[in-house]
Amino acid sequence: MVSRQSENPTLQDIAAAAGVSTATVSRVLNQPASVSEKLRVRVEAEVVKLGYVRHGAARALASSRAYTVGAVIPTLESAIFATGVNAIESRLDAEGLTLLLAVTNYDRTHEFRQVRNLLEHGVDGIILVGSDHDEKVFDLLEQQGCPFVNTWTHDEASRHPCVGFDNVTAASRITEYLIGLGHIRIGMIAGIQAGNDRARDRVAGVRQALNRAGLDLAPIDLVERPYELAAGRDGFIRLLGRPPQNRPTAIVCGNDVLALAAMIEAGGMGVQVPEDISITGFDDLPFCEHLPPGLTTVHVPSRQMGTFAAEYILDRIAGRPSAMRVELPTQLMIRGTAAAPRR
Amino acid sequence: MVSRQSENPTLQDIAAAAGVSTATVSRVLNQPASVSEKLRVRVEAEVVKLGYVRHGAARALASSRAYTVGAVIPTLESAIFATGVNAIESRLDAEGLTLLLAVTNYDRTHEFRQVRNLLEHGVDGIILVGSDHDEKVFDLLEQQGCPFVNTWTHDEASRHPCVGFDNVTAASRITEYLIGLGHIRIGMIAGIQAGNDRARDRVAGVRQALNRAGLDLAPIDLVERPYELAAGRDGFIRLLGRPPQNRPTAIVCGNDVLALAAMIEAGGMGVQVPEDISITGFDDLPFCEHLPPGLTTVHVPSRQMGTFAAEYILDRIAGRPSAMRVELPTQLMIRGTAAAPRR
DNA sequence: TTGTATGCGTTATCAT
DNA sequence: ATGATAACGCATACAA
Repeated sequence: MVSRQSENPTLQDIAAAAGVSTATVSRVLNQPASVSEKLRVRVEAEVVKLGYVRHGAARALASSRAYTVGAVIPTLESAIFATGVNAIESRLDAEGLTLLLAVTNYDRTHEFRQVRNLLEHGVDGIILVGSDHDEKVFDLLEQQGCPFVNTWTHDEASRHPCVGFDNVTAASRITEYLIGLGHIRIGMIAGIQAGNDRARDRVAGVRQALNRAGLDLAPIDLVERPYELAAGRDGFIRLLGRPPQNRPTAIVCGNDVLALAAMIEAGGMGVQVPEDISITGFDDLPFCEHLPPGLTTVHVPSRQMGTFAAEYILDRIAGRPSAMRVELPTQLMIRGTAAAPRR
Repeated sequence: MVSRQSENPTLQDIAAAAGVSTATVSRVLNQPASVSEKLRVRVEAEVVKLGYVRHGAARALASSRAYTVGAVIPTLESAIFATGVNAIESRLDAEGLTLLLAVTNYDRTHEFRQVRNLLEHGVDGIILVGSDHDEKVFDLLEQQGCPFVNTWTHDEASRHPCVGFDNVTAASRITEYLIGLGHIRIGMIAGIQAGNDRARDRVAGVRQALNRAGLDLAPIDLVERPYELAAGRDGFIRLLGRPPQNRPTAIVCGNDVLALAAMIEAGGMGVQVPEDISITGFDDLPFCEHLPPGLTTVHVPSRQMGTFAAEYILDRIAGRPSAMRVELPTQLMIRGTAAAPRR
């Protein structure tokens, strides 16, 4: 196919039209302050007149900066990631950078290909989700000298930069809250743990809190389901479809979608929330505070995470000092779906 | 800042290491069939050995193809757009193209800047949402000869390509369904119409259906709210917080989020759905079928729209023939939130 | 402050 | 089938 931009004006055309050198035009575009008022005005006029549009590839080639940042996320179908990406895009956009988006569908192999692809596009930085990546991903990133940051996680032990929160601790806290309410048998509908460190950490957090209280997470009280309503409902049935004396009195869900599914299914089963069963979520999606009786959950600062991750990359690009790890606070949102067990 | 890729191997390095010309290496990478088995193997070995990563900017400059497509959407916070974008990304990814994402926040001026920015990045095509764009956007796109397509809309009258559905008709159909149920006073909680042709079309569709039945959409029965739960609840209060004999018996909502808000607020007000008030949504988000009594809504083929829009661009890029307009079917999803008025 | 000239890493044309 | 080489459009080091 014929070049899209071939007939369009180039720096040279502008230079010729304005009677200056290409260097001057370039300066007007990139460092206007370094050009005399007079020439600048003249050049800018030609830019508008001829409808000049920068040629990013040429610019990138000459400056070895693409003015783009890549984000590699599991999926956009999850509202919480969509929010995070939205925040990333906003922050980058404010700085004149553009976001390249790649989705992995929770597939590590695919993730490697995506990262490589973004690198080929010359992105100035890459934002990842989670810390559980193929070692080849990190190798490639480091070999290429491309700034990157893990998000949605905060791992002191990791040697890689991250901006996020501690999923283990957050899950522990909500579990402790339930324990404090008097629950001694707590079940969990977790997300799929394979290839998802956040899901694993949340299970670990629940388990640890339970163990610290001298309780445990019985295998029979733990089910693992995709983050979808139908799957969550099924998980709930699995945990609650047993004689009352053999049921947990509280269910910690791996995220709000699973929790909503549990609430819905409880309604269908005629099980009262929170009287018969306490339910908690994770993420604090918008519906949590609105859906009666209010979903008790953990607020995850997805927007802030996106903003900070973008800023980390921006700092690295600019050569500014940047914190290697930033931990953002989560917050336990106490609402109506969790209460003391009926006894 | 120092070039990221500067120390990394280039085509030349591979060529030297393999004892061939850069042309051959380029061929191995792009048209492997045109190179002899022997050389190809040797080159491929060096590519792996040296950890070669393509330099996209150079490639784009030389070939005037960036292997990227841009999408400009109002926001990712809306689940329905997130789904569409996810589909676009999948389809592009399958073809080896990468998605550049730009968000407008429903701001037309910002949209122009975003399109321009994507063009500067040399995208091979652009996917827009809706048909209501600044004329300058189309001018620019056409001047640049960049393939583009409107989505989420199907407008026979428009001279621009589109893949989507007719919002007017869809909104009419759900309204007619309510009329058929016996409702004669129908209200609406619409999205913000300014700068949003989909929102406007839905209002128009409701109004037209009503008029055709000899009814009308009284100004007092129409409220306009952002697509958010809190706003939707407020809108519902506005419509229902009146003496019973002065209320609509059915509320058409501009999307599912507003409808969910209405359902929630109805519950809070002690108004029964659908006995006291019928409620309908638009989009068919996943929760619609799960949340009792099931939200009657219009199914919007967001995934398919994303896929088709991507394919339209792919066809244009490849110089293949492509349908100028494609209309996708919507479907009325009849569930429990709408019923005959109590009378 | 402005201009000149080189090089960025590919692709693609033209020979061979 | 393979190689040599000229663009591609811009940024920037250096010169003026």
